[in-house]
Amino acid sequence: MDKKKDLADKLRSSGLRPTKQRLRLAEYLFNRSKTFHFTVENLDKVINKKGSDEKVALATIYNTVHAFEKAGHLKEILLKEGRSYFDTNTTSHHHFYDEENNELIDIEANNIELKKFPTPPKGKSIKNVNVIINIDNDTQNH
Amino acid sequence: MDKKKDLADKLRSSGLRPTKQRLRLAEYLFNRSKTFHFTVENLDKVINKKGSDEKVALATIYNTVHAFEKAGHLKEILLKEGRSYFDTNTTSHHHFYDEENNELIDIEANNIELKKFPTPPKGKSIKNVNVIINIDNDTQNH
DNA sequence: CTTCCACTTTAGAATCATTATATTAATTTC
DNA sequence: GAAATTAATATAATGATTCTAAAGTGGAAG
Repeated sequence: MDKKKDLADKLRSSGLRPTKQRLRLAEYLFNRSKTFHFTVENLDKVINKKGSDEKVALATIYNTVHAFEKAGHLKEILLKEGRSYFDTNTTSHHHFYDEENNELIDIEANNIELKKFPTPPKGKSIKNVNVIINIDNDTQNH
Repeated sequence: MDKKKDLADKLRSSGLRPTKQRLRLAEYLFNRSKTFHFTVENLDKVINKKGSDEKVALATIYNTVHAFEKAGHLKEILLKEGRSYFDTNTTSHHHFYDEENNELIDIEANNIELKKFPTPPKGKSIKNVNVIINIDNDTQNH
């Protein structure tokens, strides 16, 4: 659990002014032990739930999430069309995606190993590898 | 190269009436030896380029592409937010994605091998695996 | 070959997530 | 603390996609 001060430093060292809104979002996103997967809509709901002290504008949530991503504090996941998903786990890793429950489960990078790795085209090199394993309920007919 | 008749049969056996528009799109998409990667916008441009015999409505292109996808004749690829990509290669396979040139290159499924395959959660089984290898220009500084 | 009806196409409106804009407010710098 | 810079906000604009309602078409049945 980072203190407010630590979060502020984290932001400052990323070239981001530690504003009230950014601290609020940073606290929510980064002060947790487990990975958090979310959309901007999700985040907006929890941050601006009824009875919240002060609202954070939706545009600010978008700006902040993108700023955090650019700074390397969040990772974007391509899951389905029309909506961006983000992940507080910024280490190189992969995902199970359970479409049934719309749930993501992290897979540590070292739990997947690519063998017979194909050679990238000439003049190109691999930047990163992205694995999504779609999972389904077991079929009942056996 | 399928004949018109063969394409019509292909559509009929997928429960799709072989209309003029569907045949036109099917001919464009399926009568080719190499994989074709595209967005609806791309397809609209080539189908409705100036001087085309008859225009196909954008909504029809959307409808048709989705119908083809549902029938298993196209595959959707999640590449970047806000736009759907489709692939005429419906076999299980993966991709290099060259962000520089916005280009996709197929990788045959048997050229990638996942070792130390993680176990899916209880009650769930693997539906399909999706690998995207993002590539970049080689760095010039060496 | 004609009729009929479910399915399809179409143009345009509507929607949804996201981004831009213009103004106000808050931070940092001097 | 005042000036200069950056950020937050509400709202409008955007862009891809989907919806809608009306007109058209395919093909089965006669």
